Amino acid sequence: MLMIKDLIKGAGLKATPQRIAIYESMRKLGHACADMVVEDLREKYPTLTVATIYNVLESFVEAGLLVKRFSLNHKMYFDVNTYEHAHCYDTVHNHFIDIDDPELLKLVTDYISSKEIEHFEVEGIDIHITGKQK
Amino acid sequence: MLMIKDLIKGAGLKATPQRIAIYESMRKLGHACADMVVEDLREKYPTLTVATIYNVLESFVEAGLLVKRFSLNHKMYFDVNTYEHAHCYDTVHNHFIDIDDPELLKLVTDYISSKEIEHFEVEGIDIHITGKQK
DNA sequence: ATCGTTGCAAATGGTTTGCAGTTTA
DNA sequence: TAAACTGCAAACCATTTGCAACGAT
Repeated sequence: MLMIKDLIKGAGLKATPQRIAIYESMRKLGHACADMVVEDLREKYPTLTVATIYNVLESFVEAGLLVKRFSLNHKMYFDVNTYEHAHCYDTVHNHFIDIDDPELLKLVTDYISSKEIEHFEVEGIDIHITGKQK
Repeated sequence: MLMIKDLIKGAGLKATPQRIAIYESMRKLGHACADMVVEDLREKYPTLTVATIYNVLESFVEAGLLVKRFSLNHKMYFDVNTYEHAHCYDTVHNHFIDIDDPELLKLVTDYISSKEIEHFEVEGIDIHITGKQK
């Protein structure tokens, strides 16, 4: 059984109750921005402010526990799934959906590496499908 | 010979000197955010402010003359190339490079449409390769 | 002449920072 | 106990808005 406390400590961070709660919240939400986490934890931690949430989320990103994603509504989203994967982005609800399709990723990665883009060192490939959920 | 004035009028907008200058600037810059345009036009139009630049760029987007792109440095970028194409994004200089490769686009589009993502109506596919220019 | 546009300043909203007090390891 | 963390308020910065003066058609 996975202990979130140990996950956080293993990343070199102190496992405060707030951090544990924020990580649990992210697990539940999947993709979320700071205010969604504040909202989600308001009852349990009424003193938690956006400032702290941002600090914690950022430290999680640095520790490799989360990944940042840019959304079209001017907010920074965080993703609990840190492995490379594609996304659908619902432009109506500003909501991400994971596409766990290694084949798609491989298709693009292979194509890119076969082409060898001039004067550019590839670090990551981001496939972002915009549309509407129905 | 293409007249920028006519391009703007053709889009249903008044061809003011500022708009012509802003569009010319975008042509030169390729991908730019508001403050880059202000900077580029400071000498010729010292009274041009970011507010106007934003208004003009936004009206160009609505008119289909430009397209928005989200960058990793919290700024909105605008792209003069309105057709669908992939991008490299230099994470060091926050700079976009076009990848004009219809084959890559087709590869992904075909794959996506063959898979038929559940409960999702695809509107656009955005391929964003992050890395460093060398 | 009319309606859209510019310019300026002030407002907005997401994100960051400074710092005092608190907690984890 | 030391170093890291939280909470609060204030700062920051990209973007937007309101409105009076102005200019393109």
